[in-house]
Amino acid sequence: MAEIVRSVKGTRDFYPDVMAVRRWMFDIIRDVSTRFGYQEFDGPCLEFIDLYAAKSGEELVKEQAFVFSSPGDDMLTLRPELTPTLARMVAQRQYDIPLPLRWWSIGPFWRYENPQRGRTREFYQWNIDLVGTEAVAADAEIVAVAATFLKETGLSSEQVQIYVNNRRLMDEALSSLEVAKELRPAVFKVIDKLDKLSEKEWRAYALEIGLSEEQVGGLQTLVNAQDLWLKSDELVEFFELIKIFGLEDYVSFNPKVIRGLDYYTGIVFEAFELGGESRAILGGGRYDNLVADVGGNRLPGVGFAMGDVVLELVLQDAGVIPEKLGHTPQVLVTVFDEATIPESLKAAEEIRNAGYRVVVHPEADKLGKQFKYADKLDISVAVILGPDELKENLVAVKNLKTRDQVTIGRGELLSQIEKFLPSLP
RNA sequence: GUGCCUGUAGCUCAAUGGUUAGAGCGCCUCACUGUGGAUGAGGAGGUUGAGGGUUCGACCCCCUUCAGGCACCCCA
Repeated sequence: MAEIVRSVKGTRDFYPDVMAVRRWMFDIIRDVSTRFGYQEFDGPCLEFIDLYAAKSGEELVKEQAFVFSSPGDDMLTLRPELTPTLARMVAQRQYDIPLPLRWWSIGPFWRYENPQRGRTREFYQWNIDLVGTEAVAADAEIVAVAATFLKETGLSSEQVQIYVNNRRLMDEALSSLEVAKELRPAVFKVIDKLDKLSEKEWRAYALEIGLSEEQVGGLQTLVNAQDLWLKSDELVEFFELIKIFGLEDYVSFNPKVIRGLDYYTGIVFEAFELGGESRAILGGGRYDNLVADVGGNRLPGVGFAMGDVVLELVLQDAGVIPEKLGHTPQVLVTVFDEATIPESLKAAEEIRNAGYRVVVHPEADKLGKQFKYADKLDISVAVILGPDELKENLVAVKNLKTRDQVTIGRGELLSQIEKFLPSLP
């Protein structure tokens, strides 16, 4: 065998069984998004690097984006995230698009990371946004979309939880601790680190960025204040609404959730798996200045993003991915010999027109071989049209799962297949 | 971008520095010229990730490189 050119580091090959899982996940995403009235959109995978220079974090562009110069010497990048593209698209048509807009998208993104489990260089990301309103109802709706999605994958509220916080609330709390404004981004980082460090390490880290002993103590109290949300009118209203959605099991307040990105201004949330490795599945929040940052007028919005890689791992560990996925063929029409090929093709077409997934064996191999092939493809029904059957205008239909085989009149082919395959999955 | 661990058949793994690198599963053929998951017999499949070095001799030791995993970083 000649040497096979290897695949690019951090990319994945989607063989049919893997592709079927992706298809299944994406179908739920599409279903939930559109049922909430969101419209699908997409942008280009290639963008000028300038689009990301404006915002979206230095690190993301400088160290994690695939940047290259085109033959025409433009500095291009493979999109590392969608939000700037969304902001541009909205800004370009600000006065034509009915607001608030509800848009969703799923597509490939690239980041130059060190690949490991749950992290690749090429991944798919679901983005969904509600732009043009500051209403708390919008925050609640977006979180409801996320919760509904998780629920419909089969994950229970014991397996996954969406933790919600509010940056305005945290800002106020930090004010009462007399934390200087310049220090806040660093403090948010400290909060973010809480679960990753030991208490001792965490205290040292907090002191290191310039907090006093007193402030560290206050911060510690703060991040454990499970009732803190009662001080935020927004969050009180938010949780009222989540209850109306009937999703309160999936959503809870958590003062430790803060999010790394700078552009969040209000509510922030992250979905975590509870058991196992407590990985972050999706994350988002309210951003009120994003469109303004790319040169449009101020437009408030709320949304989230979810990567496919971690999601799939979580779903796999939770055991909620259905066994039978994909559209493997249901019926194999065998081919007895050269002379009967037309009859087999005719029968296949008939079954196909009835809505079943049908394959015809490409050559007149021994029947045993053809059956074996059907087994490997997990095909349930085989149709046999040999000289004996054809002579009497009959057809043999075999249920490969139960080993039942019947020989019937040629005209009863479809009704017999329907008996063996009662439902069309 | 940094550090650590691991790369042997399609898969899971064996093989003190010493003949021709083995096993299970899987795959192909046959027993089975009109019937598949069992059984038996046979067969194919390897530049031991790649390249270099040490050695009389390397899957084994050393260096480089590639890939995967783990941690950091960051995040989806």
